[in-house]
Amino acid sequence: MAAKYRVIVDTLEKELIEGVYIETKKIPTEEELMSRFGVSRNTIRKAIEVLVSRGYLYQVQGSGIFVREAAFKGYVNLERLKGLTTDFPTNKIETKIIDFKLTHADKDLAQKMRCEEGSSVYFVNRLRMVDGKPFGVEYSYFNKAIVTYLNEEIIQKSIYDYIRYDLNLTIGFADRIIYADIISDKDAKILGLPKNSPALINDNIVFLNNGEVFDVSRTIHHYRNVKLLKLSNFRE
Amino acid sequence: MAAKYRVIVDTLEKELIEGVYIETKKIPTEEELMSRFGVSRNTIRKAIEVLVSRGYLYQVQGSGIFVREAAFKGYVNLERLKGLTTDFPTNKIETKIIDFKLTHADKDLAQKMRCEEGSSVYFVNRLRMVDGKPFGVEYSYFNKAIVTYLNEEIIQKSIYDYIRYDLNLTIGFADRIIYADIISDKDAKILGLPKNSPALINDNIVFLNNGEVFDVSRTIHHYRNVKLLKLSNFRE
DNA sequence: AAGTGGTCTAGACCACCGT
DNA sequence: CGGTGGTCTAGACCACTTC
Repeated sequence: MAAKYRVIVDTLEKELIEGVYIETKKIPTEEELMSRFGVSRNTIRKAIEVLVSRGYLYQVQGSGIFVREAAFKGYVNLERLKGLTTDFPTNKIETKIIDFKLTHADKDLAQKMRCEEGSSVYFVNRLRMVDGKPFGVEYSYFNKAIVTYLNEEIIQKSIYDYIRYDLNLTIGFADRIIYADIISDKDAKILGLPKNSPALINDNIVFLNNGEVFDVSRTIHHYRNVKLLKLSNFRE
Repeated sequence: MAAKYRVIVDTLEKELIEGVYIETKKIPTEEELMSRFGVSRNTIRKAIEVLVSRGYLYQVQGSGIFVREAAFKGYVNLERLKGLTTDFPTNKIETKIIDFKLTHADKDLAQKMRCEEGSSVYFVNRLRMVDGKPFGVEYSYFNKAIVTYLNEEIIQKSIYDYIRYDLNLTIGFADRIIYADIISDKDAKILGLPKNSPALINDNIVFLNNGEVFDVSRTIHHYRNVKLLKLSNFRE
């Protein structure tokens, strides 16, 4: 049984994406939402708070709840980490597997993954494409003690969906380091870029909700095809 | 009179930075915090929620509230946008003013700033240094209708502190686009980089809490001296 | 003054973790 | 099982915006 506030979040998020409140740039008041969904004020406020943190809305005391018109399209939204499929719902996503094997964690990886050196890990190297354009090269390690099984069919699709819905694990949080560098010759070739092009690089350490690391990855993004969007809130 | 939960946030944040909970990697239970601060459970939960969103903590149902050990040092934390002084509390921050003038918004800027074309805007071009190393070149426009006065002395220090504490405005939220590109010859010279180096670029549109845009800026970061840190939460 | 969001309380029951 | 966080309610009072 899903929590009430999550149902409200999903409902309003869908309406926001559909553009229901585009004209008024304002959504109904808390009072109106309370009677629409038949819940208490705190439950409405909890739902709104989630939508604010996702960058959809902002609240003005004494005035109302407004729609935040950010240019989402074409950007990777750092607040909604559900994979390329969610960021580009209307685009064609392709995945090419470059390498896939079971291997062992070296010292550096073991430290990042908070596991023993030599532990079994899956290595996945994929090229992601959006609308036929190279998007990024991904080098990813999964802790086999947690992600017990992977195969080519699974990694061809969404690994995260598999982890969530098939392995029934709850993804908790991630540390992401974002920087630019000169691309390696190998990655330049994969992405179809000239040598010594810039690269937008993203190093991730991804945790389950209990604090265990299950994924350590690095993505080399095509610097002309990828822009990240960060929607910040200062209020808190 | 500051809100109770804000006082709790400030107190716990200070303790977390001081490393009070480093050994146990765990902070007291909600019940213990309730009696320590003499507030209701919801107030404690509100405070914890803020610290979770700032990347300090994570919660595990049935188990407790844990310290998130992220490598903060040397990174610009995207969750805590209070300027370089906060991200590098122990480092020496320098600011060199390259250009400063009152000018008018062109069409592109007016669109981003949601103001009339030709409106008065302050233009500020600064080089920021951390520990003597070039950090980034900042090109910033402030809407004069909101930020009514600026001078060299103010922009030499923290413009944001001035806006907050002297002009008494409340900063609300920001849209930040992050990408990589080939640096311009001009910026390369300023940052002391070879021609055609990569650059980590950050375009910002910053809003007051009532939704008005007061700042539109672009920062060209030194690609070897700057890394951004994004602490994501999947739970919501 | 009326409307709307911001803060806070007290209490209830559920879900999950560990012993 | 007890401990701990997750969800939800009903109601109060305050702060700010708008008219």
